[in-house]
Amino acid sequence: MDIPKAYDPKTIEKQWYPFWEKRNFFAPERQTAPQAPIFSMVIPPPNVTGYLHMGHALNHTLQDVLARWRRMSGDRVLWLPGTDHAGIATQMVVERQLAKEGLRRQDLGREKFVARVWEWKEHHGGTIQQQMRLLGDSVDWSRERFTMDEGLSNAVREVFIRLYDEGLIYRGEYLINWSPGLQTAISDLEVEMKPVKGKLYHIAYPVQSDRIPAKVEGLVEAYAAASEGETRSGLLRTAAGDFIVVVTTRPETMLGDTAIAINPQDERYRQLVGKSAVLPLVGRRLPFIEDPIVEQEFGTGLVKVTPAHDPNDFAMGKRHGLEFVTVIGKDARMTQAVPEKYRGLDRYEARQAVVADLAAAGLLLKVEDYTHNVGHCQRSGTVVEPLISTQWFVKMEPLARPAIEAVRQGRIKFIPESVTKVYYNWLENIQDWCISRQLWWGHRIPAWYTPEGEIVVARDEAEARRRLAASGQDATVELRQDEDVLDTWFSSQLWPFSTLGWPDETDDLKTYYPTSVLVTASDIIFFWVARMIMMGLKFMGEVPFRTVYINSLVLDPEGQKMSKTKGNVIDPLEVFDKYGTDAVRFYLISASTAGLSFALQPSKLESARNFANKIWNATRFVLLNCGELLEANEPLVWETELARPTLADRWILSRLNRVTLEVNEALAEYRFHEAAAALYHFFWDDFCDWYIELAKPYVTAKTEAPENRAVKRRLVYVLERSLRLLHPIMPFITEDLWQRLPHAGETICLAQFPHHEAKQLDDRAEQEMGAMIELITRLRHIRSIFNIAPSVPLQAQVAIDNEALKETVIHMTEHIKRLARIEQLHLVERVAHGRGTARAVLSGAEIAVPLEGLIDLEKERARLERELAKLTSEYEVLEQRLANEDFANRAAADIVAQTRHRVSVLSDQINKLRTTLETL
RNA sequence: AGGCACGUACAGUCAAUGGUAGACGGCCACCCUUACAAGGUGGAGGUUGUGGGUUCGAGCCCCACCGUGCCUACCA
Repeated sequence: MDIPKAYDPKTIEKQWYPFWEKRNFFAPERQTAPQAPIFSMVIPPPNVTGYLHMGHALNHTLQDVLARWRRMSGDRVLWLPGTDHAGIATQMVVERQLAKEGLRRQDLGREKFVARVWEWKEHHGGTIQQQMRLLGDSVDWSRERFTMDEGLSNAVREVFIRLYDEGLIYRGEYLINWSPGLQTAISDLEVEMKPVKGKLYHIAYPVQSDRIPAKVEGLVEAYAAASEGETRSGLLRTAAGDFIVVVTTRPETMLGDTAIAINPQDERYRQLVGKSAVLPLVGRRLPFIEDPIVEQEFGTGLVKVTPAHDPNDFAMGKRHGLEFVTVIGKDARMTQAVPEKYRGLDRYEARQAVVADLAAAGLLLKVEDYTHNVGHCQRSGTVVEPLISTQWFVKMEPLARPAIEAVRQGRIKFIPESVTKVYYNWLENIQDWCISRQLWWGHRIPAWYTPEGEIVVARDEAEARRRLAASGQDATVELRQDEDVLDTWFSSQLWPFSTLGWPDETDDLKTYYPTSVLVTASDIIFFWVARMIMMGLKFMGEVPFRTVYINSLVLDPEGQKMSKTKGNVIDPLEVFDKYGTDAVRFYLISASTAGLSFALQPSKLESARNFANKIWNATRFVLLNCGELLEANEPLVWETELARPTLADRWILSRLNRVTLEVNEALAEYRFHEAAAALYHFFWDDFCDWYIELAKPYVTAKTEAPENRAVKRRLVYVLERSLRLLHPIMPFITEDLWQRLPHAGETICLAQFPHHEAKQLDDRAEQEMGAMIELITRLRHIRSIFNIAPSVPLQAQVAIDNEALKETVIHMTEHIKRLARIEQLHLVERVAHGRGTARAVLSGAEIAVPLEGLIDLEKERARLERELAKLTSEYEVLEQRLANEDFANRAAADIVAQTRHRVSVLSDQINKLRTTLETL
């Protein structure tokens, strides 16, 4: 048989993906049974600029396991791949490329720049797709989509127009998050709050004063005095007049203050209502307003209100009809609205200048260290500037309501369930979504403006004109399209149906929507999952998926989150290279639990690799020894004709069926790691360590006896089924080995996934085999304990009460002798009690191994006493439990029976051990 | 600040429908036994963060506390 001695993942992993892809095994049309259930998934589209990272590797492996498992189980499986145009990320990549040529995107102009991005995409945009092939993703490449495809772009325009016509999309001037780094508005979700060490500045504003002196003396001391004791107050009465003290982390924004707010309940400042303060450095009059949002306990309970640069202040500004003075521009520099000396200063320079001037004027009363959360732009890292700007928004509340309802009704299930609460919490407090971006790469907003500034939303300019005409207006005017593009997530949220052809009612859409399950990471639950649910319900009238499985976060070996800035990112391709892709897949599946993070662990990767090696070598053993069987390519059925199945045969068949049941159940409930663990132990412990070992004498025998042939056929049968069970997790190695075995069909990908047969589950065989394993293990133990070399021949006596068990031992004598390395096995009524005899008491059997001269009596006594102590303590616990009337009355009957049985076994063992010790 | 997780053997990584706590790695001892030293055999090691409660019975359910993560949030 031609099978390389060493398992080399690289060579076998290279050849199979092209084979699968060329023959189109992953197209759902491969499944021709008309009644086949549908199983569909859409891949979370990676950024077109992206590289496969560890998170993808896990996310894709989970999906691939499901896809392969369902496909083999007979479902018509569609797993649809694709990529996201990733507006900002992609634009930045190309801009960086331009920068190397000394160009900015503005130098090219919009049209040329966008063409350049497309060009980049054609040449460099396919990286992740190639990496997905390396990982083994069984996606249908013929249906690959891109969020800027013609079809998907069409869907985007359609959705925009429908939402606009319904009033769910609107344009308006509001306080938005501005990224000075990217020069665009961003959504709330794209703002990352990070603690920043800053200062808390206490600043005095004069109250109702006509003129502010150049320098006020003594305020600092007055404030220090006022800050003490019970009567803390931010109202200072001095010879120079009354002052109030406000507290801020951003003194530069004071230039845009237009009011001072106090809590209506705050008795300290009642007297101020109706009066006004004067803004230092500027001179503007600031009315005192009352607003419950002000917390009395914080600072002085007096809040400077900057409606144009703070979300709360903006809201107060709206409530109280305040003036909105924009003092910081989109370039993060001070605007013309501030006193001349500050104009054009960067916001942080302005802060220094303002602080210095306030100090000089005697109005800076106190500066404290203060760590607070500051919004950062997720992409560029710059500090976000809240400012007022005209943007497009989606009104979310009406869309959120049905999305909450759908989950409440159980039409969508989250795994783990705990994310449901997070989901509700976000949707119940949802804010409108700013969707316009001042970028060039993306879906351009389908809105046109007439010279009068009227908005016409339409699919294209021609339709815009028709719409104008329809409303009785001049359709020949010059129309200017909105310059902005949409947030990338606007198109991704349509992914589950836009990829299937929507708004056309295609066959794919009818067949595969809603999808079966979405596997994704927790960081995009709001960005993506929630919005897909809203859009699916809105435009398809049905949820986009039945189940959402949140996969783990993969941490570095130290348990730290991987990040580029930390430099601890592990490239999955390097890990594939080191351990083999199948091993990495197996590892990821066994290590991950829904919703929880785990640290990448080299030792476990190694053990996964060893497992793959084990599979390889077990197959190698079978191939080397069952060659003639393979050439005959006989059908693989469980052999019962040639020879009656032995205990070992019945046992392995039972184990195989049990693990089949476990794997199917575990996968159906998304308990991936349990499926992996069950397979690992079955294959290694049961099949390799016991069944193959037991089969060796038959398989390596020179004679062509029927029982030899039978065992070989059973070996191949179990192995072939095992490979099928393992295939979804380890696709490459299983395909490679399966092709070498007798098999039906072109590929293991389309071979049937085993299902268990209840009648082949054989509890008795498993119990009896368990007893054999115990017996052999205990005999080996004795040799090991007394440090006896394997070359020294040993005799053993076995005494068994149970007749059936005795039969089994007789039957398996030769196996026991070989596996326990015993020369002679004597079945006796009572085992010898000689002084030089090692003894062991099993459940239901007693063994003795004469070890004249080899045994250390004291050591043996100590060992047996330890054993006795262990058994006795267990016995006592269980005895006590049985003695408890409540236990007998209330516990389940089978538990009580089980306990009784265990107690009787224990008591028997204990008695025998005592005897043994006495006779020692 | 609120919400959600997690805390189990060696400072390692993680399992265990409420019914006598396991795996992997590491460690110790012995073996190159004709598929595999990426292997085989045997072994040591845990009062499951702390304190209560529910239960015949709790690692698992409830409460509080301590510790660690993650998410959300308008504390100037």
